[in-house]
Amino acid sequence: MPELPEVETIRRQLLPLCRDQVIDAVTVKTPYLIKNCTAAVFCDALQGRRVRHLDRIGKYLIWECEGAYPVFHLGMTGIFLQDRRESRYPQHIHVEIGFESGQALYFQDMRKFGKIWLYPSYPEIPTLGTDPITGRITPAQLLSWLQRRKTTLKQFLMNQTPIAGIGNIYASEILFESSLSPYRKTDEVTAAEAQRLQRAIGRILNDAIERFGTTYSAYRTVNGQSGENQNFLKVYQREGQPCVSCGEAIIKTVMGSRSTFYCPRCQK
DNA sequence: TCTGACCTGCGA
DNA sequence: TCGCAGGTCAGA
Repeated sequence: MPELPEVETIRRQLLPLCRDQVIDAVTVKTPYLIKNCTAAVFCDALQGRRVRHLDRIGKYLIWECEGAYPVFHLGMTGIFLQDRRESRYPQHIHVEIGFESGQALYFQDMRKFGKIWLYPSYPEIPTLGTDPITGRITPAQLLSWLQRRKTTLKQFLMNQTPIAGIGNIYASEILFESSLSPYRKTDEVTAAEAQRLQRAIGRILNDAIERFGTTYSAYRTVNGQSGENQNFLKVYQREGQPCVSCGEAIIKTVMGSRSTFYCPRCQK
């Protein structure tokens, strides 16, 4: 599910709902989603804390409370809802955060691939690279990262260590936008191509944020609505349909056991 | 570097 | 009934 644009959409919508709110009670119904402490410790640690801010690095959502930093990774199907009645899968609401105001937020995750951690201070996530929206990635920096690796562009974009936040949908869309084949070897990319790729990363992700993310199945915004970006995808899930640029049929292939879509004529 | 496992719902 | 799905990680 949620890649960077979906997590950022959720962050932006959650922030006004929880900023400066004091947590009254936390209920955890699926304890194994919490990875570095027990559910009891998690709930106790958050009770009475005031939420100061929500931050995001890549696909990780970081709650900044006073003295406690719960971190959520939404996996494939994790979402936050402000109204339980908006849930299509109420049996999959795993965490409920109630505030002293009487309001509440609900973490739902149909496939339970989500993960939650609790930290006493702002967390360091060592395997996480630069966030392409909040961090600055120059074409020269990107070219340097590409030249140091021997992999394909698709797998480079999917790896969260150099750049954090790109997943399967946006990797295909970014490569189409930059006219680069998903099979291209990273160490063969030229400076001009790295510049195209750097611009495409920013454009594709920012456009998707403006459209509240991409909904295919479980992803919904905090108020339960679908995103809009699925209506603007140019290659993802368009196998056999004509390329919007040249008319050639879009190809679906599998790379690293993940579906990959590209135009064989436009992307070299 | 690659594959399978984790888990559930949906569509063919 | 089976294959597939937006992610990540352990193990081969």
